[in-house]
Amino acid sequence: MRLVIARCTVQYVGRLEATLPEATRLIMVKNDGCVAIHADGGAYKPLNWMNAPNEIREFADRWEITNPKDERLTITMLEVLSDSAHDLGEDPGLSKDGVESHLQELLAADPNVIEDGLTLISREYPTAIGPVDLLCRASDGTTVAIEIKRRGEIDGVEQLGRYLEYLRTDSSLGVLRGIFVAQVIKPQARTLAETRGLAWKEVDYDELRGRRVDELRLF
Amino acid sequence: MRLVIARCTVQYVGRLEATLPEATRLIMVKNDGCVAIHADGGAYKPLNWMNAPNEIREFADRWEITNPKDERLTITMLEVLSDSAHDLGEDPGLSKDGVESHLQELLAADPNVIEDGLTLISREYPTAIGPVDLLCRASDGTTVAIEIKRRGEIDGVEQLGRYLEYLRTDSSLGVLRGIFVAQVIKPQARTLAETRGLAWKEVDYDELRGRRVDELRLF
DNA sequence: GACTCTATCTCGGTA
DNA sequence: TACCGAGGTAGAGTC
Repeated sequence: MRLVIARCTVQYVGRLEATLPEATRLIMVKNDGCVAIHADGGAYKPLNWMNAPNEIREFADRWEITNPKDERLTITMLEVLSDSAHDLGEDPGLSKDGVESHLQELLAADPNVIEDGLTLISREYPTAIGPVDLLCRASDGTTVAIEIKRRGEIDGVEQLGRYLEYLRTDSSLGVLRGIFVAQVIKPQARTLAETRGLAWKEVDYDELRGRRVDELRLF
Repeated sequence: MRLVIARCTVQYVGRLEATLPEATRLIMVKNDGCVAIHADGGAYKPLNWMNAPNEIREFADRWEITNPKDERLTITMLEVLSDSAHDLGEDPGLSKDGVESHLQELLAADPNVIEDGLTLISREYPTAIGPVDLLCRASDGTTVAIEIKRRGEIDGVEQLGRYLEYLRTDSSLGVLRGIFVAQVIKPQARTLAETRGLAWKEVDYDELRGRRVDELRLF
């Protein structure tokens, strides 16, 4: 990784056009060739960047970075204050826990949390327009399509609506209902679900995880 | 801005939990207190980060970074290879061109580009479920709701559908139609628009901008 | 390659 | 502050 501190101006031409006036900034060049230009604030997102793959050409007064998609980043160097390189090696990478797939796993293991009496028919039930997160049988005999999100917003409700529209073309599934499930469901999404005739249910991730741990302890 | 190159392990506990095994990485601390941990690849996104505001406490063997939302980043320092600070000053910021608002501006100035005979009634026409990009009168007397996107995808069609659903509750608007406008409209979005009874139209941003420049030259 | 959906999304607007 | 929409979204997974 190469780190350059320089007074510079920057121009990007590609998916849009953007220019940065003269200031002192950090230019980070990673081993894979990607370039990021950082100011001294504003979270982790750089002011400007070029992702790999790209070609970097250094001239006396400027860097020209171009990629195969005809995007171009031009850094005009007015004064280089620092220029250093470091060998970091390969990174073993990040391991995560707590995302949507885990929530789906927990709910598949115990759909009763969503509605009493539900039993799982299928996870990731395939349709032509994408997989339905959970397909269940309810105690009243109806088939229930369930869409799970970490955060419940309007597009998730639309998604569930599309799935039901599609599933209803298959008469073998019988009477169909939909339930929108998330940790938190926004008011707009609730309203849309209700006007679309869909139920919604908020579930607590930590509680689910706790419940699962308890089960493992008991049995 | 402070730049530290160190062999370290990292743990994040907050919106999710994530751990990084031992490796050499760049730790970037910006003036506003935000911290980002970068590997030597993987575009501009850091492996782990904490946005401002937060509190950084340095111990002999580790850094503890906490924020008011009870998120916590722990960096265990195994070996510090480099540690430097640079005064960058305030950044004057980025100026952009070519985004949706500009496209909307150009089309509002000349709706004929979308359909011959259209005249503008309102930009950002307010409804309870959000503003309609453009509301126009057509030469056949109907009212036309227009949704503009830079890239035309399914959710944009759904959005236009919702607006029309809402607008049709207001009988004073007369007969309503919808047109979905974007620089490029994906096949799926076209199909959905057609099955929803909505028209669609691709427009060329560069051409529009050129046309506008020509007009300014002529008049 | 095209299309899908997620994201510790980030960022900017507004009520 | 929370909610909502756009993004040069990026990135991962699937077909």
